Amino acid sequence: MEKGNTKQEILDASLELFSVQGFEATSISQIVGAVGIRKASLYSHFESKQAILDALVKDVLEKYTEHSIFVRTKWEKNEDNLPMSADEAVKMIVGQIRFILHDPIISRARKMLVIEQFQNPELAKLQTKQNYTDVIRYFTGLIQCMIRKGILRDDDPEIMASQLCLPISVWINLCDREPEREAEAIALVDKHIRQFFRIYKK
Amino acid sequence: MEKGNTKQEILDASLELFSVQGFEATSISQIVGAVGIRKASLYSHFESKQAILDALVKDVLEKYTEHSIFVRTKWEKNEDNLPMSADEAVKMIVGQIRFILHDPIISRARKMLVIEQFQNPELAKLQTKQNYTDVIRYFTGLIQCMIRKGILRDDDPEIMASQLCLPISVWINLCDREPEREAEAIALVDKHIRQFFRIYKK
DNA sequence: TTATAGCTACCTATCGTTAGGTAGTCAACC
DNA sequence: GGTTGACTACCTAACGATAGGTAGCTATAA
Repeated sequence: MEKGNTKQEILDASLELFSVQGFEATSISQIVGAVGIRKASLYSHFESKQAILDALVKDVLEKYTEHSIFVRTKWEKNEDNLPMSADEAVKMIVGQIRFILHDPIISRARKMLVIEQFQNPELAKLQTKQNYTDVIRYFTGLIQCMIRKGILRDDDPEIMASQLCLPISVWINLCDREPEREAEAIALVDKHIRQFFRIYKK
Repeated sequence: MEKGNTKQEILDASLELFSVQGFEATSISQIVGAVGIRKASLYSHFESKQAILDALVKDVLEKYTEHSIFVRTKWEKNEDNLPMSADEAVKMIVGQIRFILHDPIISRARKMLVIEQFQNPELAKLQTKQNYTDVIRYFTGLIQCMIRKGILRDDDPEIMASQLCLPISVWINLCDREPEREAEAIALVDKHIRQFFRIYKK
């Protein structure tokens, strides 16, 4: 008898399948096939297919609120490692992009939210919060700090944050869809951030 | 016996269901239930479920190449109705956004591509072309014209097009996911375009 | 007359789920 | 120390429901 890792294996396999096919289109048979157990054994760990999704959402949510820099960092109280130049901003943002593109849990969770956003209202809200609201709020705070320090010119910081982040969101989605275009997307991100700093320079 | 509109009704109902649930998660029973015929009758019009998707893709593709301004318009040869001010650009873009948000076929096709992009390579390519490549190409041409006319300052036109369009793509997706936020999204688009013209003004 | 578009009835395969059973683990009790 | 019972993780087998799809009939329009 194995230890308590079967439950986690079920969650991992489910997230991998849900992130490509979606929840409804994925069958219990596919999940147990990936894990290497029989169908009935899955029900020792989860009482239903829905319970797997619920557990996944809970896990992802916990991991997100624990580790996401977009939730943790408050620039107002932590101005020490504020990026001061385009170079520093590129380095910071590209590093973050590479991480969230390749972290298996984060990237699969992101794709699953994309697939389920029109079907599941709960996941729609989560999608908006994680991949829009929290990111915009984070960069709005960062930009406000940079305006206050005289690095950027004074303009609507929320619009500036949108202009900085949202193109990057689209390029991340492009990489999720066509991973072979990552280098091209990163190059666009680089040029975009430098141009952003150039035009908003004080 | 009805005329030749049952086939179209099947396509319409299928697109409506596929655009929320996805292709695999939608059953033939749901489709024929929406149309009001029996399951076997559907097979008088389409030889399989896959054939419905294929016909939809073909139809959507034809409608798109026929009607999309992003395919038709070439600014180099048609500079007469080039937007000359932020006001004109806002009017043109917001009008276009409202149209593609509410046209039932366009909006459902767009959502279906979002749902199927990680599962179906053919639809992934279509998604990139229709909602990224063609739009960027169109606005790159428009911006090049405006630079040439001295309306905008000289900078990388593709990055400028990305900075103008891609935030709007994200707001359109937000409206698809949470339609009640359309007014808020349109207000952001308005502020964004005006700020874009302000910072890139010559 | 013939093609078309609908129907009823049915096919096999798979769906999510459950019943019931079998080993192995662990702590409590005699 | 050995027995007992609760518990866990897995199993085979089966459940009713539904999946996509087909055979073959009927009614109507051309």
